[in-house]
Amino acid sequence: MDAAWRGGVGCSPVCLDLCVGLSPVREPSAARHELLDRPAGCRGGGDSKSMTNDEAKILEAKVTQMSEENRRLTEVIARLYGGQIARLGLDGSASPPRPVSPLSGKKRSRESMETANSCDANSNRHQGGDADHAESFAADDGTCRRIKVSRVCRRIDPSDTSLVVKDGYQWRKYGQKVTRDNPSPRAYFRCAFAPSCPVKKKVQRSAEDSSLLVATYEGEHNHPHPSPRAGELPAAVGGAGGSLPCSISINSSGPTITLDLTKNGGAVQVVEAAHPPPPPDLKEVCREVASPEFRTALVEQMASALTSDPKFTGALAAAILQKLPEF
DNA sequence: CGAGTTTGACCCGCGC
DNA sequence: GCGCGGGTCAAACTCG
Repeated sequence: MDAAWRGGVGCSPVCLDLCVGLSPVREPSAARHELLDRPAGCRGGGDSKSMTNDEAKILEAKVTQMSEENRRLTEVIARLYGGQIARLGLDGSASPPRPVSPLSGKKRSRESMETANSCDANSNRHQGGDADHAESFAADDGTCRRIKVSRVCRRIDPSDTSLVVKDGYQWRKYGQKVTRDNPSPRAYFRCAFAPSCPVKKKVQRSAEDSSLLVATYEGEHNHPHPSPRAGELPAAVGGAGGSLPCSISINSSGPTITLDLTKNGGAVQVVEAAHPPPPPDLKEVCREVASPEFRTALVEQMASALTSDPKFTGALAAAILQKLPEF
């Protein structure tokens, strides 16, 4: 996996969902999609208030800024969580015999049906930060054959035997199985909020760290989030407890990492996926605008935003603690 | 009594 | 062809 998703830094296959210290009112990635989806001459709505060249450059600079932010956050997360992700089996290259994607498994035909359902449902799924995220998956290749898979690592009390990851959705357990590579049982859940909702969830303790609960979400909800915090990716609802503010999503084209620091009002989301690269003109803009001075200022801004966030520092401390040898 | 959970049986794709 | 193993089903069970 590393090669696939870490390699996609820079301006190319990086999907930006980043808002560091910015107002969450306007969804940043939605703005990005406006930029990306419209021809340059049509930006600004196409009415009499059409965008001036300056405004266009400002927006392009913002795109570049977010691209840089995304790249750097990705590097940070790769450093912080790389080892942990690999241990959890997210690193496809590390464990080729057991592919992460369920599409590669034996239930392919069934999954593909669910994929179609989930794609139909994308439009009304999230009101918040991930709506564009999911939509971009569907739009990238123009088909509805992808199933979104995301993982959440949640730290729990080791004595807690319940395989419950609270994410605001209603789940109905339909099976439990002890798998070969992990003595802990794996629980299978379906979304019980809507009968037609195709989303499934698998929850299993980490083989290495019994205090780590790994929830794997497959598919996307075709109904609004039942909780007040609608719009959040269930995987990203780190919420209470010591869960890591990091979720990893994998669709058939590649993984996505979401760093959710929404508690402070500034949602920091790093979304990196092996998406097709942005249009060539955007890459050109990336090269031109991402000057060293700009990058330096950006690094400072990001460092400030991240280090001032208690959730980030807490997650960092947890990750460091995990790396420390036990005495 | 209905809804949710448990758990053994079954299905099915993959590797040998 | 056969065994393995993950995923699902469905009857039995539990609980409010």
